[in-house]
Amino acid sequence: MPVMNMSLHPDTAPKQTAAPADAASGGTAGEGLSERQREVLNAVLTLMVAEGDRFSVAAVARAASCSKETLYKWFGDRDGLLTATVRWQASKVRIPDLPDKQLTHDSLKAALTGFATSWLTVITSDLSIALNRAAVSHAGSGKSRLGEIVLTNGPIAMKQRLEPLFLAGRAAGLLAFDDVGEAFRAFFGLAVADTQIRALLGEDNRPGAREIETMSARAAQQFLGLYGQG
Amino acid sequence: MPVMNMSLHPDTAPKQTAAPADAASGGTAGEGLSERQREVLNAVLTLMVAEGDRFSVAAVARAASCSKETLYKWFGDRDGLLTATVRWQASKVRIPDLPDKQLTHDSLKAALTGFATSWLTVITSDLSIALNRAAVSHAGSGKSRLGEIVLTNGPIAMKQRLEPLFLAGRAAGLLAFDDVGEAFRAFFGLAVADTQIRALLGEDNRPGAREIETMSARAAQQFLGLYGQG
DNA sequence: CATGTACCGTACCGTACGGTACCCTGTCAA
DNA sequence: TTGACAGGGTACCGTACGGTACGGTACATG
Repeated sequence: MPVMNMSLHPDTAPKQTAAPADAASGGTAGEGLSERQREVLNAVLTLMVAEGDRFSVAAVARAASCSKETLYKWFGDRDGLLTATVRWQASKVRIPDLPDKQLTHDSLKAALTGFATSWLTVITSDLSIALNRAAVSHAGSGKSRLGEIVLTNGPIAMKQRLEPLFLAGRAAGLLAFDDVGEAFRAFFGLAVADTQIRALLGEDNRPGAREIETMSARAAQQFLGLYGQG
Repeated sequence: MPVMNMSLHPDTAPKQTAAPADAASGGTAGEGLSERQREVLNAVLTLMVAEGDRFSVAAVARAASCSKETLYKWFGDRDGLLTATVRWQASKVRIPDLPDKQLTHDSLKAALTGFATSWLTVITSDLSIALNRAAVSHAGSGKSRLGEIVLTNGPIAMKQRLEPLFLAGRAAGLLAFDDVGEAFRAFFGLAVADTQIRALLGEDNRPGAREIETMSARAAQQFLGLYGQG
């Protein structure tokens, strides 16, 4: 029978060689993972990039040089392994902090550009694409919370990070909007546009760093054109 | 050994009760499909909505009241069946034609709003989500052209349909842009924003017809704010 | 009526894979 | 030295499923 709890098994706390790193990530993520376990999850990530979520547990064991039995002991079942991997990777994604000092038009624009660049860089990476594909695949099947996890650490996290910036911009008289969610949607759309869905559908010519920079600057510019003040 | 040709087997041309319907769809789609075959593909669509692409060929045979042997005879293998289904559904999607008469600001805005509404309605439907999920899932694995098909009939088709409208708008002095692709990206982003990726990741509260109307009108308004002239 | 064809239903085969059991080695503590 | 234990390696089991074979039926055509 499958285990009851999701995420990581609480009753198996191995070596604990490294201290629990990132704590404030937005979700319970890589807290109780030993070094060895992180190696395993790294192997899973590599496999996912290489062949999506169509890897066998045996392949993971082979790639990570550990036994299947250990994998099942640590992660419960295949889905737990997948979930732990996605959680862990999601906890590693970092979005640039916004400057705490008083906003100016230029610093706001720079912050928006930086956000967009960071975001576009992430979502066009092989790793993110592989994870999003897996999450999308599993989102249909009730079981498995992959979609929820990626959603939380993806668009929702971006929204939560951006809203303070928008509110600060409005407070500083630089932006004008009624609904902050509407403003977020506009910025998200201008920045991402069809980039992500095309990448997910397998289009090969993804934007490079140079194009991402251009697209981000344009998105920030256009957003300010729509919601800018003065 | 598996059959050589993709798509539909050319050597099996059954009943052919109905005349080959839609011809100018943008891709070779539902030409040589008999009524019975369309019934089968309908069953596949229903199954895909219900359980993604995790259906067995036996389940298709059961749902369509036909034999597995016939399925393999018609479609070669499971992937051929899936591909034929996606092609067929894609060929059914219709995007509203744009008015041929002289554009005005209002008719342009209405056309843009109509486009956005049509598009948002499609991509938030259960069927489209199921198909996009399947295409995204298979896009990673080299094999299977599902991603390509959905891409062609999705964003790319939308782009090809919109560009004439944009060019007409520019010719009429209503729009100003240098790169029509850039203008498309902006409109796509403003219209779709995070709606599709959230739906694909399993978020349940998708926009209804009312919200779609609102979002579409706003997208058109904002697009005109960015690229409008006069 | 005889023959061929298209198709349904189902039994069957091979394989891949999730999950479990068992054995063995290295480590560490008493 | 000895025993407990974590964990690697591997054989094994059950099942699900892709794909094939075959028998039976309806129908069309000579």
